[in-house]
Amino acid sequence: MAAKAFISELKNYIGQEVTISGWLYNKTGKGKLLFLMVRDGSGIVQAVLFKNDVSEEVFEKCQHLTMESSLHITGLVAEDKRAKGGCEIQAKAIQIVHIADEYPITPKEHGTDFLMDNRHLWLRSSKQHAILKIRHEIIKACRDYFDGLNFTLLDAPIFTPAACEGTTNLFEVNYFDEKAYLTQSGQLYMEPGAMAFGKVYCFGPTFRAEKSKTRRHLTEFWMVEPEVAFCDLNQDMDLAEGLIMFILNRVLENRRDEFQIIERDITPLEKVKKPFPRIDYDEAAKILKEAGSEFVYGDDLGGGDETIISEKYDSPVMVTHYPANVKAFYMKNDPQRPDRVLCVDMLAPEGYGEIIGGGQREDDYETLVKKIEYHKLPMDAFKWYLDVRKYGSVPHAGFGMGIERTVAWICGRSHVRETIPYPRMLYRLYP
RNA sequence: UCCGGUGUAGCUCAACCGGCAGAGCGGGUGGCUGUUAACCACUAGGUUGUAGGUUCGAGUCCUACCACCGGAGCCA
Repeated sequence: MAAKAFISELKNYIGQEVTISGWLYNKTGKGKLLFLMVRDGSGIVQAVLFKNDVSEEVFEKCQHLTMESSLHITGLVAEDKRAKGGCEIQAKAIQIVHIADEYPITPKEHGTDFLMDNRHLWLRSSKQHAILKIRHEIIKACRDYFDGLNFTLLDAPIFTPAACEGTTNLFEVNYFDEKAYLTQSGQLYMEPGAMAFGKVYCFGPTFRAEKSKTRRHLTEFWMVEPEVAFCDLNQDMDLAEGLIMFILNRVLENRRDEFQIIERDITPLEKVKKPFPRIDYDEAAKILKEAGSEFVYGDDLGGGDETIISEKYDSPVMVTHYPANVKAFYMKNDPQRPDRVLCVDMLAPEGYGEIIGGGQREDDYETLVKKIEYHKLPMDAFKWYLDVRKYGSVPHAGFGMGIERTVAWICGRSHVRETIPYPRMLYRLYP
């Protein structure tokens, strides 16, 4: 009885007989010789089938086997330079589990719309598979980083009663007899959490009903959001910088094969070094002016502006101290310059733009009340949030990192839609 | 929501000035003992996004709508 093996570990079975179970990825023939490329989710290997080694019936069936048909293959694992990956299976027995219908995705080119309609099948393709393996590695690295620093995972709710940055971008849902909204950030819930646990983070999906149709937007995306008590803007930036370095080290160590599959040139990733450049809003404005941007001083940075700035550096750049009126109400004003806030946006290199937004939170009760009034937000809804400033208020800070934008940068993909298994976009809710 | 673009075979695309709707891939059949997106031969496959209009004649021109792509604003 042959041992069951995964394709990724076949190198350990050279000279032995194994059984692999998977799907037919591609097939080529040469008369009495048949090559079956088989994938099992862990990798791809070619099985070689000689007509004389199996029954006439099995060979006949395999000759007509359709793409993505499922099967068990038993045979000897052998090293062979002619095989991709360096080893192959010399098939002795093949058991067909299911003969697939004509598979819509072929090795030739396809359009985005067609592939997105077939997203559930596209996941099987090697590049999509590799991107999602890297996504997995990045997510695991985020958790390991914060867990290693003794953060506590504190999940934030998905249903929320009110917005933290206005209601126009929120998805409204019926919640029995009242209205609720899908969360657009867990931050407001992390702040009280930081007062209870010191260092916390949440990791989950967030929802924004923005009618944006760009390569950087999804209506449902994942964020990791740490929040730390007794923390100022600079310490917050140190934490963010450490997270990015931790992630990069992990993917460069563990995901070389996947980078090769997606043809990502990793030299830009290897160039990223601490400390990341830190510039304030005025310096950013100067860079944009010199670059001839149509940027208006006092406004938020546009997508194109972020690209101009991030392309100037090898490492992610942190832009701080934005004008208070372009940022959210909870940000703490700079005591040195009250029209500015103690915030930070991290812009990824190679023109990828913002992947992290965060900063120090307003910790004074009266000031925060005035800000909520100024932004015309419903005071009742923030009563619990204000309590953080009533019972032992301390300086605290945090940030949110968008997973899909981070994956898009690290994988060198132009669009975030390939960095999440099932993207939700303005005009796509299916599959 | 605004600006620009594209809709032709299962997929990716051709079709000149308005004049017989075509190729490659994929599918099917057959051939080939080392293929890597194999190769060779044969073969099936079409309401040209939808509705209307102009014309002897529309894939092609006009109008509206729909779908998608790229960009803007907003944001991670």
